[in-house]
Amino acid sequence: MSTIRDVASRAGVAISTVSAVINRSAPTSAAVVARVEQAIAEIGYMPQRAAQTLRSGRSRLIGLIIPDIANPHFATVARVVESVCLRAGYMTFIYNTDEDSDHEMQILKMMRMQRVAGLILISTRSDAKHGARLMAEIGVPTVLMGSHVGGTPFDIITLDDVRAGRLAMGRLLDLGHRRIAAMAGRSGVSTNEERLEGCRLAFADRGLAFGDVEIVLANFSEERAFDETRRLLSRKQRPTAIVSLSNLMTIGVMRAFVAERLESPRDVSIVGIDDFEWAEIMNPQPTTIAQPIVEMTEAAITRLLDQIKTGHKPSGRRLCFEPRLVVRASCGAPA
Amino acid sequence: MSTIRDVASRAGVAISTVSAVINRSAPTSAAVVARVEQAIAEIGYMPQRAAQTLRSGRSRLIGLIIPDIANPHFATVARVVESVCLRAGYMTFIYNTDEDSDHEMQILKMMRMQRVAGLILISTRSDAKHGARLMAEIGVPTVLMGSHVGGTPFDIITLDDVRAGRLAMGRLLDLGHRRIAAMAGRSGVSTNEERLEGCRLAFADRGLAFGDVEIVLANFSEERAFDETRRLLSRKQRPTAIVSLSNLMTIGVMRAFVAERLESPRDVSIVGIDDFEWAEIMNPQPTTIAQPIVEMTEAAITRLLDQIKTGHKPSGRRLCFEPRLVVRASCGAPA
DNA sequence: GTGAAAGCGCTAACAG
DNA sequence: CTGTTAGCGCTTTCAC
Repeated sequence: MSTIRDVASRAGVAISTVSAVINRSAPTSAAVVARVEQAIAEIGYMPQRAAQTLRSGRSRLIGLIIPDIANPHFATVARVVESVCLRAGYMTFIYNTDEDSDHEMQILKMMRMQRVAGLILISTRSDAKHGARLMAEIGVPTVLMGSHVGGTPFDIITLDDVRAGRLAMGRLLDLGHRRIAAMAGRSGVSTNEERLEGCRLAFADRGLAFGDVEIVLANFSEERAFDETRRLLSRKQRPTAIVSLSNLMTIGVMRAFVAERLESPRDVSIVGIDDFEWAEIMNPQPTTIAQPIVEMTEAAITRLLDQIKTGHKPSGRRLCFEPRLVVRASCGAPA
Repeated sequence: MSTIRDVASRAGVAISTVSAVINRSAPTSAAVVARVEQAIAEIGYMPQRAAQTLRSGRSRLIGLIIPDIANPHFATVARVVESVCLRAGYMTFIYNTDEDSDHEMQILKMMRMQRVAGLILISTRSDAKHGARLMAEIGVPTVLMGSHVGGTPFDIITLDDVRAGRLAMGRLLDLGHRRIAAMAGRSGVSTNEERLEGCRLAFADRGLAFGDVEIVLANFSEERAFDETRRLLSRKQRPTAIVSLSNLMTIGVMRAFVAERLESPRDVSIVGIDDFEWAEIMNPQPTTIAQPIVEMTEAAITRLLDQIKTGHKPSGRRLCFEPRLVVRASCGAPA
């Protein structure tokens, strides 16, 4: 593996000049740049990241912390982050919290060891205590996605989650459903709380009481949503509709329909927050609340790279994106 | 950020002793280990990876190169690789080739800059010319998954792809189909060639001629499979069944059924290689050939870590896993 | 633009 | 086990 010295001697220039050419960190004449670049190409030289990082204290590494890469929603996020980062000369570490905040902290620790230049974090909790732990562990520019975290100064990119819940529940109410169950995620995380709040507001909007809605916590997990839905559906007075607050849970709910041999929307309706790329070939084709994932992710990574480059403090502002109701086949009037 | 010197002075030991404790690279008494570990905890010390890497020449980094993380199949691979690596003290870079071999080479270059300790590579081509390019770019232990590459000495973990094709096509033939189309990936990659060969053998097994099968290349892409299927189905003499050689293409085919208002299996049957976790809620529930992804990935990462640790040369052997036919609703007798 | 030199934090080798 | 030392490859500074 060749070093910067090899390039310098081959190009007949000083080692510091090679560094200047590579990093555009000092003015260099076109002729010198050409000579150096040719030498680099001939030798096949590649700067050693570890040495650059050690010496400069800056790492060209971005950390992306998401709940689960096997969730298509976050896979999209990952694709966007990686490709934008790559164009900016950063590589990306992608790690999964599995919705576990201890795990989240461990990942943060690893990110610190790597001296990542910045983080995009979809956090597991929104409370200030968690925020304090985060602040103790994170020492680099960070953008929060999906949920906010109390006591942190970071920029936040989310859906308008209240509106998402309102749209979802509103759809069911407008179809005439009143005995509705909500498959919720986990308390203490804003994504969940705000979507639930939206559900409540949908009732209020129509002058209805929210009291009858059964809220089930499934930790955003498909498996738990499956189990909980089976439980709900095996009751004598089963709900006529279910609103699911995120995509994996929607799948769990739909699998429970199959297991219970219930047809949707005939026997039970379902509306889910988060859309599916493959909705066309799902059974039933689900009515969903879609979010502009790509735009949201681009906003997050743009802000992050900007903060890294300029060294500016985060604005601490929250940028909310608009959810959109996608009507498909899974919701009908109650039987 | 504290350094190893801070730990040493706090624990009242030599800097080299701290290093020995961290890396278990020299015998240390239990008492000293305890003192050092306490000091580490008190200060919140974390070794700086860049310095370790630079000095030792070894990086505790693994590269995983896959076609597309948004493909659930590879998302599973990524999850397994990351979690096994983490337990072994390695972090993972995950990058996507998008089935483009130039892109594959660029990623390899980045991996070299990072001095990754090893690679798991799902390559885009199997020819020896590509193998030569790979050998020029890769200087670290590597395990190939999914496809083999000529002219490389690496261990290989794959499905028994011939058998997978044989099972898939055999299923259709046994149901009586004769006018069958094969949605194939890309020529020049063993995954594709061997699965196709399996399709041929399924005919031969039954004393039938393969001639009538139309093979369509869709580059493993959902979008292209969708377009090609629409084209196939709009003919006067349309196929009665389609075999899809990988999962995203199966989805593309199924979406084309919806677009063409065709019902499966009534109007056309489909069998796909690669199973779906959410097959229950797909329409139709697809008959597939499943592969033991988790076991295959564990085998790959185990081999890789072993080669990294021992420094042994790869055996160059190919480990084939057994495919399994999963019968669901999407295949019936021809109309 | 050059050339020399310091030093980032760590590992590894060695003499005590 | 300690303490010292060299040096991984690079960036950065400084005098020229």
